[in-house]
Amino acid sequence: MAVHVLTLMAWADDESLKSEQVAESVNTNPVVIRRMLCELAESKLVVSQTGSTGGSKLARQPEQITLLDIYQAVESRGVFSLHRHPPNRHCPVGVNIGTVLNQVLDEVDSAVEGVLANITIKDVVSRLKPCVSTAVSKRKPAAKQPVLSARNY
Amino acid sequence: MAVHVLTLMAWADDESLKSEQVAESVNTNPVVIRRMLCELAESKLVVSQTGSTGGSKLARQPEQITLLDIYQAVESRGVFSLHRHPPNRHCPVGVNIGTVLNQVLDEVDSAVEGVLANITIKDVVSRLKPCVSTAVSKRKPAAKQPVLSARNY
DNA sequence: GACAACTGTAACTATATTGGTTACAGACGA
DNA sequence: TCGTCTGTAACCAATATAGTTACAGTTGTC
Repeated sequence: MAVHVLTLMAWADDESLKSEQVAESVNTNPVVIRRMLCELAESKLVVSQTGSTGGSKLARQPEQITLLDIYQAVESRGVFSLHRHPPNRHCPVGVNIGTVLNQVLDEVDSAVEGVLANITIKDVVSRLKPCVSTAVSKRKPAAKQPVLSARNY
Repeated sequence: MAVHVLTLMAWADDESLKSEQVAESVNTNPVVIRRMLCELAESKLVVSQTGSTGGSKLARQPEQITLLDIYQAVESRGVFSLHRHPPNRHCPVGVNIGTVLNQVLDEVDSAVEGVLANITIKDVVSRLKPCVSTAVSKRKPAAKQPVLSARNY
């Protein structure tokens, strides 16, 4: 969802978007979007403005925002985690398996981060464009649509 | 938990373990263990036997079981997933973001699988041994403990 | 200055997933 | 045939995430 949101904002260039517009594209509630935007703003990926002409837009160029930035902004845990309750401390395996598994989890997390660090929002937009031109309109093949006006929905 | 279970069995060599013994090391309920063992048995990683002298043990040598085998046996999904409800089909971003994100998720999953495929249960046991010898006993530095007898608990 | 349209945020509800528990049928060795 | 296991169903509990309602605070506009 977070990648979707930032992709929308890149698509909208420097125009700022309201949480309700974003929510319509993501197909969820505006509050869910605003919650996420707060997290993204804390990580300096978007800037938001309150008030009647408020809204949010990217804080940096799309090529300067990686999926790793987004992942770290909205996810607090790695992809795997250990037993929810600690194993038996009186078993030689149980007492030490966590140490070994944490090494493995670190390796996994590094691999994931390596992939995400090499993909930017600009890349996502680039990969999106061919889909859009074939999927949406044969009438205006090269024209960017007014993506987010409320009339579209 | 699954890695813990198979590590225990590797530690126990060819001795077959009862679900209750395993549950004690993992610190959970024997039924949770049996459920997991059924999944592992379907993937031919363990063999179990019913009856009064029953129990489970590894179906292959520890060096022939990778963490990827285990992951695929017990996890049905990749590490990330898409929006729980599909985005707006009338938005050019919403309608196609899933396609692009699925490519990314495939890249991430491949990276994770690459890491897991290169670690075997034997590796885990090897990494465990130094911990055990320092952590458990200075009396019997090189001796493997009777890990799983009920008396240990 | 009053109003309308936003964001930020709290509090609550809904849903899904996972783990834990109880119970019991069936397998199997002694 | 009895005791001790596994396999499995059914249910409960805990957790995490998404969705909802409500409202205070901000800001441009008239």
